[in-house]
Amino acid sequence: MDYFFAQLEEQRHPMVREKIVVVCVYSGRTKDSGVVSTVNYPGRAVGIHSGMPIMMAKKRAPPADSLFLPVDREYYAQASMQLDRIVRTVCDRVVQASIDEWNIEVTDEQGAQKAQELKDAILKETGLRCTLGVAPSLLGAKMAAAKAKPNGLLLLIASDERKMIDDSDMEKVPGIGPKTAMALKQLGGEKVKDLAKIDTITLSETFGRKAGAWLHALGQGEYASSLGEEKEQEEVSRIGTLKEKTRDPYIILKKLEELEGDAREWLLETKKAYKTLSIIFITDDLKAHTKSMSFRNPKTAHEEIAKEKETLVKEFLAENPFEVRRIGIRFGNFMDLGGQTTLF
DNA sequence: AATGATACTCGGC
DNA sequence: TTACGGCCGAGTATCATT
Repeated sequence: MDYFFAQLEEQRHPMVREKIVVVCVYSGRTKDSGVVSTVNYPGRAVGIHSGMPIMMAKKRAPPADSLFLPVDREYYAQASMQLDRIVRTVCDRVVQASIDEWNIEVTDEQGAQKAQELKDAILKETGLRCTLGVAPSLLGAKMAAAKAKPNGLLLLIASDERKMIDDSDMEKVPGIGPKTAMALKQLGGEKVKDLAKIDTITLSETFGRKAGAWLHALGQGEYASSLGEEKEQEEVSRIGTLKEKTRDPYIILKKLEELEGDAREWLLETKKAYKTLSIIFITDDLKAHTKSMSFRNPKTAHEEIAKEKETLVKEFLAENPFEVRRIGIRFGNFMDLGGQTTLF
């Protein structure tokens, strides 16, 4: 979907079509502290982008022509579910990749027609615009879509797919972010085609076995063709920002309580028991730290974990000198409870 | 030595 | 001048068990 959250907000506030719409994650620390989640194209034109501090975005947006709105995840999730139904009505082999992305497998002959059909169905039924990429590989399709944005449709045959990928900057490759791109640059890997000049051993040593092998294959023009299977969620976490930085375990545990309640609801709804509890600390220098513990027997959403939380928080504070800015809780290592109530 | 579990970091989006 | 969220999975080092 094109600038999904902001597009949905444009739809809810029809007067703002040509205005800058900035969907923000307000942290509550101070009035405008937080970051930009999504911005529409007029906003991008003035240099606003995801992850930018809200204050910085406000400096770039003329107040009369812009609308700053808080994220409404529930609403976006509802829209996502509606889109998922449409996608699955039109196509058979579908894997939802995120709240606003779907990976779809079609036969060679179907590609062009299905893509247009889907784009039309989505516009007709939801009024939303999206971009589709169609290519022999999933990687090629994703990059084609990125290129054709917004409101586009790009079809590539194998030779054009190869050319596009080879000539792409490393950072344009899905899965390669600024950190990896920077490290590759050091090795002379600015574009995908440069990867062929980097020794596969060097790639593995620098990026690890798996990523190294993947990068090597990428340089050889080998792109995974299969879509894979839809995977179950493996963890759930809730993280929030403290009003002020602190080292007071009471304040930290208090905030954790609220976050835990929310994460617990998810466990309840999905009927999951978990074996691993983690506490996430983001310190004043914006670095993340975790402390976790696992239980021999899985715990349900109902079970008390006050003692365990306290232990982890106090351990962290004892081991680290930093002040805590944000705090989070994470449940993982799930065991499915299904319809089961008791064992006997 | 092999295998599996755990704790934690990285970093993409 | 600075400003700064909330997720998730991948990967890996290390520990425990056999």
